[in-house]
Amino acid sequence: MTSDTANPIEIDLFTALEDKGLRKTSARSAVLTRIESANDAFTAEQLCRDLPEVGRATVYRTIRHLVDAGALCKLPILDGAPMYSIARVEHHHHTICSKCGAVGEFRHSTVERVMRSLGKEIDGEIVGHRMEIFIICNQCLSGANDGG
Amino acid sequence: MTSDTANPIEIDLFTALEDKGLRKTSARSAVLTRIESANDAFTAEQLCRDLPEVGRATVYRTIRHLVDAGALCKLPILDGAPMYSIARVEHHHHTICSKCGAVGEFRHSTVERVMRSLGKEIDGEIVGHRMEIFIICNQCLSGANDGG
DNA sequence: CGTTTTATTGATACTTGATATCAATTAGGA
DNA sequence: TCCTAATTGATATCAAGTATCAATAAAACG
Repeated sequence: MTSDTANPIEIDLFTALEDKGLRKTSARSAVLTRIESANDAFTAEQLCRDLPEVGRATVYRTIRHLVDAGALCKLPILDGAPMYSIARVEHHHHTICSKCGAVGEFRHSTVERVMRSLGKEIDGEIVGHRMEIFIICNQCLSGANDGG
Repeated sequence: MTSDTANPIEIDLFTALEDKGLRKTSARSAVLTRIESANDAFTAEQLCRDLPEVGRATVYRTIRHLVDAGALCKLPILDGAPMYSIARVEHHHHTICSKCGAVGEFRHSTVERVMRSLGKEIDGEIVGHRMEIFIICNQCLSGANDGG
């Protein structure tokens, strides 16, 4: 929430693009800066609205690059647009508040263990998994969102 | 796979609509029949293509009714259109072949147990979860799909 | 620093998935 | 059969996202 420490994630996003041999432009910098400043997950359209000076196509392209580089997670959770969140943890899962839409991350070793034990029951070779936990977040539980 | 037994699922789909007070029309019957005959998951557009005699709007409406009634699962797995599969098991998860897109179902009690144990770690109240396992299905492993 | 090359941008048009509209039709009860 | 309300589906519209391509800007080179 506070911004009194240098954030290593910023470097990660820029590095992710550099590693792909992409140029550092002002449009991309604007997108990356906005992504960092979002502590919540966001949609592509949200970024477009927040960054009217950056073209829609560029916003979508930059997001695609970052997902491609593994720096962003794409969460196809809603009926409409998918959400994106910075991939802070190597392998993780997401919590999604059913009321306010806030997205969180967590790791749990048992989930990975379950995956391995499932191997026997499943008709093929497991190459990945995804899990989303739907919650009512503490903020919403405490009534912070009752006006909605 | 074979069709030598009466299929109780057919009744479920029709009953699902009846329970919502919806009329039995020929358009809806066509959609339900097509859904039953699909042993794989399908997209709305696939149904539209398979049923040119039924209007697009009706296909989408019928799918929405069935999802709403819990008779279909909506799987927002792909970049494009979500897929739907008949909900045969009360609570379950899905396997998705990364190569051919085939969707399967499974239940695993450990997954549910993990959910309960996660309650302590998670910043809110768990109200649901979803899990998808990405596989290469046996058919694809055996090379049945190499032409793609 | 200026020139050159090449990636990038972004307005626009388009594609796709899905919903709203609404006159014509049809189901199903009286 | 008739009546009424639900349903249909052609069409328009919306929303998310991509392709196009002339203009622009980054960075490599001298």
